[in-house]
Amino acid sequence: MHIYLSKIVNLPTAKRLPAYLYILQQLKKNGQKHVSSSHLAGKMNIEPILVRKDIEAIQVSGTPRIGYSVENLINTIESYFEWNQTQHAILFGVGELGVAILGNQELANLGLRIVAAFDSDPRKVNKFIHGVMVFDLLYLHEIIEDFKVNIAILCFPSGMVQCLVDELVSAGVTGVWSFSSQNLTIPDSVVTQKDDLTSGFVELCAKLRRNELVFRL
Amino acid sequence: MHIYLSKIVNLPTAKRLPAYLYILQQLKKNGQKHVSSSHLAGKMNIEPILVRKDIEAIQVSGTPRIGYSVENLINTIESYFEWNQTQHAILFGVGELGVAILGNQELANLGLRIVAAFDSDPRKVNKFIHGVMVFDLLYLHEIIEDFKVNIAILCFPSGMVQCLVDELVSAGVTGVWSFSSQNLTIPDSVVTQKDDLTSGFVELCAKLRRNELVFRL
DNA sequence: TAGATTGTTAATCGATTAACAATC
DNA sequence: TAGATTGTTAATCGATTAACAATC
Repeated sequence: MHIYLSKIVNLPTAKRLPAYLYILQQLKKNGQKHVSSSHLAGKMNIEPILVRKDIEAIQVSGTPRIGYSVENLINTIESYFEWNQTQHAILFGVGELGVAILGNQELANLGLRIVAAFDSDPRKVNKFIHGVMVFDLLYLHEIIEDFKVNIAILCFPSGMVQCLVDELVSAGVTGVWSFSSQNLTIPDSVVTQKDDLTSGFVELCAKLRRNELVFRL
Repeated sequence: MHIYLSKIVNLPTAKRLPAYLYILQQLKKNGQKHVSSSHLAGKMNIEPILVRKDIEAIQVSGTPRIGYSVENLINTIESYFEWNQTQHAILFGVGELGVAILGNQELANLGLRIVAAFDSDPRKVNKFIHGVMVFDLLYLHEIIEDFKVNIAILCFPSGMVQCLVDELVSAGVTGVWSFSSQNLTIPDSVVTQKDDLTSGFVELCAKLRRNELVFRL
């Protein structure tokens, strides 16, 4: 399918799209053909105008009095994220967190295929974990090429993260999803997503502190 | 120690504070007494004026030509997050992800103490995992009271999340850190931080898509 | 037609950045 | 004094919200 999106969707909008998708898929199950911006807004606790703006951004248009086509929205959002094709990823660090990610079904449902894992611990190498083979780093380049891997998932706490990332970038990986708390330097052409546990906790603490102060007033 | 912060720090600023803290702690190790906004900005790849605004927000003042007191900044940031006192938390769902969090040393270093875990699987109950006892849900209220727990960490994929959250809120928990992809409804007085794996992956995909479009121009 | 809903254009808001005066 | 750095005040920028005209 060829849906051509010339417009660049801003990040806050892009992050709301999956939430819309989830609601839309439920509506589709219930046989609903159309949906209004106010319905979506109600479900998401945001303003209808924001929904309309988001939908405008992905260049879907609706019909006054009737709303937007559920089918059309679903297809456009799915193709925006390229979730109609599977994404090949490799994972580094088969510790407890790495194993949890390898076994996560929801990620698989979104089209993420982890084609190989790597670990420096020889006791872990050459075994299957959640159906994924653990390799020695020696085979890195070979596997990236063979499987056309574009996403790397980093699940080891710290250490040589930057060296590995440089290697990955030179091998052609376009997205790095890091669970390490270390800061990474990467070229603009490569994308990172940092989801380490400490920054999540830090954000929680920040919100707690803010709330305390707000409610003290 | 009594550092009184009347000002409410905005979230983007609050999220940068730990990164400053990390740099400041390294400076302190090296015996540096003062630091300039431009030094911190350089390390973090942001503008010096933003650093000065952030420091203004936590109400630390500096000295022209000399900079800010490293010691003073460290103390103020640590006390802002209340990291000088430990935070008591309980964890729900001792699956692979839950175990990974129970064993995470970095979280412990930030003062997070997981005082108990809960799981509905009777085979997991009454065992220690990473030094933390797994309880049946029956003991929920008792443990929250006894340990003065204010943070709950949710590590099970989905299901009865909302019911549990309602229970936790009524028991007096003030922060919910959720790794479930389910949306939660909570009162304004309680804070949530949602760090489920799918939303991280979604954000990565969104950035990948944006980057593709930007570099295609 | 009437009325609900989209879609456009302008206003607002919060965060960042800029300019420059104050200060050691 | 001269110059580097803070701190204040204003400008900009991006995202959200508001107002209302267009449309089915």
